[in-house]
Amino acid sequence: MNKAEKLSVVSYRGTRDFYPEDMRIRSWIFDRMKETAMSFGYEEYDGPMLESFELYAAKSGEELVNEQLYHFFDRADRHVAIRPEMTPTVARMVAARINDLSRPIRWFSFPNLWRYEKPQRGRLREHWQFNVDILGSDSIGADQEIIEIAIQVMIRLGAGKNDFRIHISNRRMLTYFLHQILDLPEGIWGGVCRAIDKRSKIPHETFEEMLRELELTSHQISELGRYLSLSHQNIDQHPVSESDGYGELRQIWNGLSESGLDTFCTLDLSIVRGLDYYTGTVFEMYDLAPENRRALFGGGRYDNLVGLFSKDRLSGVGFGMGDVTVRDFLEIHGLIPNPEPPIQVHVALFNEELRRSSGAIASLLRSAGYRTTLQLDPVKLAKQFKWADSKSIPIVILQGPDEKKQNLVQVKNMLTHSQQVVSERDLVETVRQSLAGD
RNA sequence: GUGAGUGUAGCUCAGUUUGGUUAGAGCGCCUGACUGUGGAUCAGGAGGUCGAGGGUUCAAAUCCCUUCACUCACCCCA
Repeated sequence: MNKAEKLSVVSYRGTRDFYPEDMRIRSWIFDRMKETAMSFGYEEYDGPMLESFELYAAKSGEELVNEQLYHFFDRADRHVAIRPEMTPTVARMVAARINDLSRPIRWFSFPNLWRYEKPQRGRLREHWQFNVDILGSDSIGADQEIIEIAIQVMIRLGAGKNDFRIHISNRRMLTYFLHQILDLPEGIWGGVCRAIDKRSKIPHETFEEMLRELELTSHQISELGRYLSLSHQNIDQHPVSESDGYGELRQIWNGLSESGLDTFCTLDLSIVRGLDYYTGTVFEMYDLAPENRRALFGGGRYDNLVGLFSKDRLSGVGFGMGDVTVRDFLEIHGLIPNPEPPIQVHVALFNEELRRSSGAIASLLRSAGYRTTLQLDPVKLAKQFKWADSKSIPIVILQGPDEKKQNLVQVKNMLTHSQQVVSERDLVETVRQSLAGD
């Protein structure tokens, strides 16, 4: 194989290599998420990365299936898809045990998901998504709990109330408004929703133009504008406050106020979410940093999640948080912590004769709970210390022939440059103190 | 899928407008000064078919075409 034929070292388009320095950030983020979900009593699950093509063809959006789904035929000619989202898998898993699972079902997962997209900021072909769902409860308390978890995750990641905001609305209320108040035919609701969804990104004239094309009167357009700008202070006076959807929204808002979480939230009636299956509460989290004004994640309540597989009806509410957008968020806000050094102690090796003794020291430190490496080759000490320094190892242990004769060891603190000679017996305690900064 | 920008050493980049001898800098890496000790200093060194392919030319990192990748904005979402 000549030089031109060597394989490329570049990872597949839209995917990432997680080198150790990336992996520990990812693990740090996932650990915070997991802690939060578990603190609310949620249980972790996972499913296969491959599902039957039909699972997505049935209910995921047309665009997703036709243009973004990775799919192929296996050796037995089964039509297989790589999961682009987790919801159908949860639905399938729940449906398979629908009579066996006590409700509500509180589950979370960290699936990697694939979509054939053109990669850009915040959007790749493979990403990991923190999925949290509560299934089998029609209680509005479930909606509130899910939003609370989303907020608590952000707090646990170090975000404050000036860093992000959760925009909340309700699909049922919007439907009531379009149907009962504006008296619009059902056929154009979808079009109106799309216009609403785009409103913040397009000029006001374009927004009105879209609505006129849907044959809304100028009165209806101005009423819609008024509706969209309602806040939790003045919504009570609006006729939409008589709807069931409003009742749900008000209940959630009150609940969030009681737990002091309303400072992280805002009522935003322009939130509709792109997905069709949402029926009640919908919400999106926005970054407040001016350079990153975008929705980081969203969720909501969907009815009849398991209807595809079962006669039973089961509703749920949940959200998905992408690791790409979350990491962007953390970087912008300076919230990624300096990681703990992966190695705490390095045991130097003076020469071959001392290998057994130095190895024993390393074993001793490991059983005391310290992440310890042992020098493999007795190269000159300058190199050994230099390596330890390049790995940010705070402590280096050295036992040369002189120390060995008296059962002593050198303990060097690389951060303070101080070094002390202690007996082998006192080694573990000395390391403990040195790491604690005493 | 549409549009724009960028590809030169491991990293950050200069050089491209006005083609011209062996393609540069800083940082990093390796070796030594320093044969029982890392961040400093000094002296050396390795590392590049200038993203790839083709064309124009006596001559291409530089001009032209194609292609790939990355970045950003649309679309859509996470």
